Amino acid sequence: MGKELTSRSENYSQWYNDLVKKADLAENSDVRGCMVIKPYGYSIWEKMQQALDKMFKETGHVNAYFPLFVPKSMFEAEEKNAEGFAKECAIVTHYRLKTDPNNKGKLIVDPEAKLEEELVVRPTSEAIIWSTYKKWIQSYRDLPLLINQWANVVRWEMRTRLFLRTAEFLWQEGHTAHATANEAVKETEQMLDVYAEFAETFMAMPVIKGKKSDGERFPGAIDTYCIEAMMQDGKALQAGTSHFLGQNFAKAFNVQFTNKEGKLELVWGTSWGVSTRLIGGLIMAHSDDDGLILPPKLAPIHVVIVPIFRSDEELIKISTKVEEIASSLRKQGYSVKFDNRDNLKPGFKFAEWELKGVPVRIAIGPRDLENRTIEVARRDTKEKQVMKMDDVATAIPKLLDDIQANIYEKALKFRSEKTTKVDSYDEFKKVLDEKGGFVLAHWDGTAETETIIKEETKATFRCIPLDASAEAGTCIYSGKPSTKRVVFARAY
RNA sequence: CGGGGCGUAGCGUAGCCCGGUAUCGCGCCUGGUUUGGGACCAGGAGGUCGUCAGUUCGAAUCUGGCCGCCCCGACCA
Repeated sequence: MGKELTSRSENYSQWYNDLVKKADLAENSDVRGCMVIKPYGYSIWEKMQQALDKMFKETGHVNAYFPLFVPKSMFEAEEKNAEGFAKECAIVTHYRLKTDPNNKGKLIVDPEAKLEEELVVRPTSEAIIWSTYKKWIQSYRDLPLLINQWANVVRWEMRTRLFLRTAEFLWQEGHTAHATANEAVKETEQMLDVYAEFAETFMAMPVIKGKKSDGERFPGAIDTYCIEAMMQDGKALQAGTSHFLGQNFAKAFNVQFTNKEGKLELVWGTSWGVSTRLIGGLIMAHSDDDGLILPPKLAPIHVVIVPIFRSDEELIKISTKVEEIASSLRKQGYSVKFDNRDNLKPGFKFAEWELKGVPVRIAIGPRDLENRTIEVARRDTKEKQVMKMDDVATAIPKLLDDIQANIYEKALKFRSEKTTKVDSYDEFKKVLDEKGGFVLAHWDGTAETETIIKEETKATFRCIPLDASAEAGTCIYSGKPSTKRVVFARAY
């Protein structure tokens, strides 16, 4: 029947898909390529939003909102960007329907209502935002302009996968303008750090900060930085990007400012974003065959309390106690769910909340009332312990911190075990096929080599790690000299 | 857009080869017994078999068109 998940080792993709659906996170919509994020899944996104938004504000950013539609001429102004996204754009060509004269009750697109200029549904908002910035920026005193937008974007993907790739997705995109290149570069790096910190401290997901190759760079950027995470099947997931745009968009949209010396200069730009894809990453980084494992810092429910009772009187007695416990935890800012449904057995509830990844479960029965104890189970290790009721208020917060730290450590350990240094192409292929994970190798830095390696091994260049130490070597493919090891992996 | 597969109740399916008005499980509703790791019994509701056409006395089943979905490629955060 429906509750058993496919095992991870059997078929990772199917396990992932099953899990997303059975844990009530999201489902495929009837609309082509689109996804419905269900309340439980969306509440994880809200948690992420809250944490990220706070970090953005702390680094001086403010939120704004720009239109969904981008006139085609505006879209094509920055050539590389337009070209890069051209193949996956949805376009509005008409603004009206009318009843079909030949087919009662049906509607057709009114040919009379053709737009003079087509509107592109934003795949990203650089174009519309920079055309607006032009109006906002005159003087160096208007800079830096540090704006973030929470929005949806549309990229017409051929093949979709819940959270990881859908035709429409939710994200945040930061767009900043600066007076100097140096300041913009600093901003790009700062936001990459923000993402890395978010991934590690909130998602408990270790990431490698790095720089993309020419081939994988954001269209229109000078440099693209990224954070790369490893999923439990050893594949890489690009979890966030931060771009140094140079003056490309300033040129395209003619965004200039008067500097202190009274001279006109083009501004320098950055953009950076993370999306609901992070939810996919969160799932694939931690969860097991019993379901989701959520880090306490992002779990919509921290503690679920399951009463064990035989009669209504028993339930009432237990409920009184539960309310005490729940309120003492809620006072400390934790979200507590009392699962007092009377049509389900405790065992069923245990399994269900495990599937949904609630970090801590408390069970209270008549036995506990007598002894003034509770049974506490942690989701990550599935360990159970009986503790004194009086200790709950102090023990649970500690336990949650423990879980947060533990799943990070576990993911970190997994990543280091699955990261391999290789020095020859044969070894490279062997590791990819037999072990998977990240492969650290010397690469000559050329697009040709990158493409051939991708074609032959399906592994893509992920990034040049920012903390890579200088090390003389030779490219595993071409034998040409190289100064650093870079990361290759099969990826999502 | 190429290659493969599928479309039957809210979900998962059997039936299709060999035509006779649809099977089973889960879920749902009612009543009862249960409840410390995915309960059980009894009764009940729920289906234009993706869609349109054709063949036929008769189509879930055969034929053709269309629509949609999934998997593998190409594309991608």
